[in-house]
Amino acid sequence: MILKELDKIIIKDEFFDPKEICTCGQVFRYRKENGVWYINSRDKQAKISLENDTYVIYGNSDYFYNYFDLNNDYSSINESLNNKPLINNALSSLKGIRILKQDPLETIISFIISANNHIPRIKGIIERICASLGENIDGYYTFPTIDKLKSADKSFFRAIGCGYRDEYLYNTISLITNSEFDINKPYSMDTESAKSYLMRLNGVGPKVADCILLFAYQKYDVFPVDTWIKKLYFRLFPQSPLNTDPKIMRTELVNTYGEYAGIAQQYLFYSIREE
DNA sequence: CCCCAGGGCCCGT
DNA sequence: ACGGGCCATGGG
Repeated sequence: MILKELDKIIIKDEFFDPKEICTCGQVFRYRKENGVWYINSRDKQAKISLENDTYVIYGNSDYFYNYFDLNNDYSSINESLNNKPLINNALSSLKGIRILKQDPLETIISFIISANNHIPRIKGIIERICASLGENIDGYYTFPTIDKLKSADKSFFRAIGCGYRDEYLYNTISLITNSEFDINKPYSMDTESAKSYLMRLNGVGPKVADCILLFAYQKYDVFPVDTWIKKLYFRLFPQSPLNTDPKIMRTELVNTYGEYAGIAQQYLFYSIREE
């Protein structure tokens, strides 16, 4: 049961769990406080509390109905993945994962920062970007607009702890603000074209591009391969322990898990990190 | 102290 | 096209 009202959404559905949605690695601006989940996107915040066995999402209900992809039928996606290898346990214990429809700019910036980095540190860096360049609304900071990001120079990103990614962010923001890159274009492109298009951005390689395609542009036929997924790969294909090429892994994993490979990847990423 | 993290860039072959 | 070295940072 999913009920959209004026200023809240009421959900009693096994395919929705704020903890799994927040902590499966797709998003970094969230926190849990006194049993309530807060998740931020752009300039908005959703507050999710459990009331009498029912989740209630407070916030802009039009925005968050779309953001949480509540129109999508995850029971049928779950079912279509059920006959795939190594995923059954994850599918039964992690039903509540959904792929968020995140803002492209925020996703691009966040996943450039994610490269070769730890999740807690990624969260901290993004928080500091918002605290410095975002706006304070009712006790939380918004994600900065592209104009605000443009006003920051390279040394700003270095100073808040981005490390060597300072240049990537600066160059990427320049490309977007110079209109050399249309941030809405990947929506209407096929997955492969959108991927090469995204990789024109400094700091966006194959893995980061896959994350952006999946988390911002609803391209589900991808499979972000990071250090965790490599462990999974060697369980799936123990006969080829010598293959360490991420490109080949990616292709085989997409072929194995099919049109919803990216969603399968999230179930698997979550479960393998829990071990 | 070393190792590692949701990797990508740059430079040689 | 490919492989290897390098890159800041902080937590374990």
